Amino acid sequence: MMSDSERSKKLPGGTRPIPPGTANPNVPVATVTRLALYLRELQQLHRSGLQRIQSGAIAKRLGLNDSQVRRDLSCFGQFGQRGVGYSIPALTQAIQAILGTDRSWNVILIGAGNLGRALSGYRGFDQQGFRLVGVFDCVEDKIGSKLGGLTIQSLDDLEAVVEKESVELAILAVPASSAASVAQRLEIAGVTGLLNFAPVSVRKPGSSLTVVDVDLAVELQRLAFAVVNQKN
Amino acid sequence: MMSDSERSKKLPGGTRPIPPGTANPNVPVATVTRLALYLRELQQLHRSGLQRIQSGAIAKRLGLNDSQVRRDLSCFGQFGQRGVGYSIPALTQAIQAILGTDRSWNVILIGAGNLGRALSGYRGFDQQGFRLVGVFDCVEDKIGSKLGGLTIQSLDDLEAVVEKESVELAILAVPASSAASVAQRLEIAGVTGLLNFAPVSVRKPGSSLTVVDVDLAVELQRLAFAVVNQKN
DNA sequence: ATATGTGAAAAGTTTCACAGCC
DNA sequence: GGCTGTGAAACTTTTCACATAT
Repeated sequence: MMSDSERSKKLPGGTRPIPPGTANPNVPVATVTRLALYLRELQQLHRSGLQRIQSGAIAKRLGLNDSQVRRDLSCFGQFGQRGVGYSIPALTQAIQAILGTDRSWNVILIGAGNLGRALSGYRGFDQQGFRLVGVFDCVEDKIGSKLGGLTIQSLDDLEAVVEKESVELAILAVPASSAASVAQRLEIAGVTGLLNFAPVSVRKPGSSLTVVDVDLAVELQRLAFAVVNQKN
Repeated sequence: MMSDSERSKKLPGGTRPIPPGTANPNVPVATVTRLALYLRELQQLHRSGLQRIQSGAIAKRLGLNDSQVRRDLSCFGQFGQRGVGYSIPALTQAIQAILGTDRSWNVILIGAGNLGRALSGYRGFDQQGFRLVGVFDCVEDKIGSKLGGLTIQSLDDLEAVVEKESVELAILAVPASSAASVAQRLEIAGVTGLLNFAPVSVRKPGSSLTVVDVDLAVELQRLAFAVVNQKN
């Protein structure tokens, strides 16, 4: 691993990414979200045959400031060429490495209700390297039936599957009432990341489980506020 | 409407909310998201029979700082009693008024695919005052079939339904390729708010359409980054 | 004694503006 | 000329700390 002084030293020459995991510890949270959006735009640009892009063009597509795009990237290294711009394939690779999606992740889904079934079929996950390797529910009637290419399993089998498949991430789409207890089981089983769709906080003080929350009703409330207050 | 000086003047006495729409224009965006989370916690506390709560207790449940809770609320008025705390029913009402969810909103859904079907059945929307009054798709085979209590309609009928039902909000759950054109039609039809699940930016420079984006793959990427960088 | 509401300080984030390189 | 990378300034948000109220 690089020392801090080596990492921050200016070096002449071409693209110099900072190795993943050694990045500047002061990465704004908002930067990470934008990085994923940059990646999405880059992938779309690549599909339309483009090879090169400028910070200003990325910014414009997302309604951002051009220097914000450059600043976000500069947290992780130097990926562009002055006077030229960024290579779309190279920057795509670099952002995937930063986000940790330059490899595949094994993911399980807990909850085969309305939302769980939709999430199990969501193509966007697969496309970004997230492989669904198990679906669980605790309703007897659902267990054994198929969902996508997978058989819905009993929650009792959770720990065994997590170990066997080296599952690191879980998507939680269960009712609020059971979310906390399932989250605790996931943590004990060795899952390290949780995407929580249950409308309840499952964060615990000293927990090793990293949580990202998505509350669909909260998003609609944010929208209502923005509409009433004309924040657009 | 109140003048700025009247609004910021200190007044003695009890709970003094600032009327909705007249709030301090410098409300942090993050505050609005947290407000919706406070509301969620308050509703849960109310269900368990509690009548009163302190800023520190709300903060603890959500992993926040107590003074942040007070500061967030203070953008909109004075809702607590010193030495006592906040009345759960009164604060619930107040936050609903701030968010604009103290009345019901008519919402339509565009896209009856995997995700659209799940969203149409999501109980959390109804519970917060969002009424689904129409579902649209452009696939012939789906049109006419039932989804929840609604019949899937052709996109051709969009404008008529928006006008007839006074639809203000739309949920967009269509593929990236058609998102932009549908968003434009929604804006022209008179929809003012859009919850966008399509993995593409539908924001346009001078648009009157307020957009909130939810990209499920982006959320999973944020999680992967947080896990790799142990940000928990 | 206890908890809010809020000035002021601290911390964090965005934007400006320009040196440096293509 | 054009565009990146980045120090410094501007701005925003969070946290501290305490006067104020019950």
